[in-house]
Amino acid sequence: MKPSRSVADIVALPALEAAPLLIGCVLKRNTNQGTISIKIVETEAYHQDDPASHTFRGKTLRTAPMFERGGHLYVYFTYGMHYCLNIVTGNNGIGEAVLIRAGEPLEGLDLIRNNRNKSDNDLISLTNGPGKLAQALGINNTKLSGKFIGPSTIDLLPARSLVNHKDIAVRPRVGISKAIDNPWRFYLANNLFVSRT
DNA sequence: CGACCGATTGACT
DNA sequence: GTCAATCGGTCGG
Repeated sequence: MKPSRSVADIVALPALEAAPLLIGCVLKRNTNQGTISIKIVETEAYHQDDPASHTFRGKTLRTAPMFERGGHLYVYFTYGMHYCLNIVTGNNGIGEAVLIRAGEPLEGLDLIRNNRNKSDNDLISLTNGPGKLAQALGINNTKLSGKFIGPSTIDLLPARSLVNHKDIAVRPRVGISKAIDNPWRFYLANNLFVSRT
């Protein structure tokens, strides 16, 4: 059986290669109240040569974390009200990252509900979009942007079970107006928590 | 400094 | 299905 790659190996890859390999990996956040764990089920790759990327026009104060080496976090604020979480990948000096678009709660459901200000039994809408997933993790500012993955920020753990390459769908990205045909969105086919389009 | 717009979401027809 | 909310980043003048 082919051994699965370590998280360190994955984030060292270019975004386009790392994005599908991050499917199945687990985001973990430790809080005073307890632990939140979410399995990644949808990602998108962004790169400095890509007109849809924040880094296309060069490094700025906001996008500087994307130019750090793989394993840094990039958090940005958009539409005046939402935050989105990225895992930076690749080498120092290259502006690229993987947007975490959706996930499946594994641990800390009550904390997630609280972060999302929801109390009903609708599990899907807790984490089936990039803004929702970030909010579920308790991200309500950009303070984590530029930090490195880890237990004191947001940790990234290997997939708990092997993800079959055949179960990953490859499609054009969502919500962009440039380079709309590039199939750089990856998601776990048939997973209920994938974002609606 | 003003204008435009966005890697979205939730409410509503 | 449509559309408003809401504001920081970025760029042109």
